[in-house]
Amino acid sequence: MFRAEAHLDLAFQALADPSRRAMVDRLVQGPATVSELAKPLAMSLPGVMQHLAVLEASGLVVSEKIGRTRTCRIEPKVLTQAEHWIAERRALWERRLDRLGQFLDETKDD
Amino acid sequence: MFRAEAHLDLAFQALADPSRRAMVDRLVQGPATVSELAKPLAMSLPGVMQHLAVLEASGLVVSEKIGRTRTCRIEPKVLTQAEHWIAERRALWERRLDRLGQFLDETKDD
DNA sequence: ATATCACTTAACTAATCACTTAAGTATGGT
DNA sequence: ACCATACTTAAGTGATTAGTTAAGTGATAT
Repeated sequence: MFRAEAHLDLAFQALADPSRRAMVDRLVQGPATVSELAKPLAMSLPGVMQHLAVLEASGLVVSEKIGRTRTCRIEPKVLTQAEHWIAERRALWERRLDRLGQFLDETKDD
Repeated sequence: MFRAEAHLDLAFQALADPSRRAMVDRLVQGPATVSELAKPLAMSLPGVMQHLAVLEASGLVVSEKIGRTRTCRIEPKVLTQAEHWIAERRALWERRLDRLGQFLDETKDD
C-alpha cells in the first residue's frame, strides 16, 4: 500500500535532524564533497554518510561519484513540496480566522 | 547547552509522521477534541494522546481541558517558522543559480 | 609498486519511537 | 447513587535512529 504523502514523511524526517539541516545549509551555497560536508560536523565520516543517505532517500539531495570523490547538491523540488504543504495549511488556518472575524463583525450589532 | 534551532528539530519531527500531519490537517479547519482527532485514525486513544503530546511539545498545537473534554487548536507561529526555514534555503539556492547564470552570460562571448 | 586519500561496508550499541493493553480519574447525565 | 464518557497513566514491545569502531575498496600521487 502506497501513500501519496510518504515522501513528505521522509522529507520532514530528514529536516528534523540538526546535522542534516547543517548539510542542507551548506549545500544551498553550492555543491560539496562528502568530506566538505563532514568537516564542521563533530562526527565520524560513516556517521555523515548515514545522514547523507537519509537526505538522498528523501530526495532533498542528489550526489554523483567522480573518481574517488562524491559531489553532493541540493534538489530543490522536495524542499518546495515540504514548503507548500506547510503554506497550504497556514493559508487554510488564516482563511478560517478571516471568516470568523467577518462573522463576528456581521453579528456584533444585534 | 541550548541550540537556537532546537525547536525546529521538534517541529519537523512532529510533521514527519502522517498521523500527526492528519491531526494538523484537521485542526487548521478549527479546534477539535481529542476524540474528534482520534476518530479517523485507526489507532487507540492513548496512541493519539502520544501524538498530541509530540505536537504540543513542538508548539504546533495547544490544548485546554474544560470539564472532561480537551480541546486542541493550531498555534501557527511554529508552522510559520518551519516554513521560513525552508523558504530561506530555497531563496539562497535560487540566488546562487541566478548568479551562476549571470556569470555564464557575462563570459559566454570570449 | 606503494602509500595515501576519499569514501564505503559491516557490525554493534544505546536511545528513541510508535504503538499496544490494562487499569485509573474526573465529569456529566438519568 | 450509578453509570457512561472522555480522557489519562503506566508499563511493555518491537522497530528505527544516530551514532560508534574496524576493516574494506578503488583512485590518485610519488
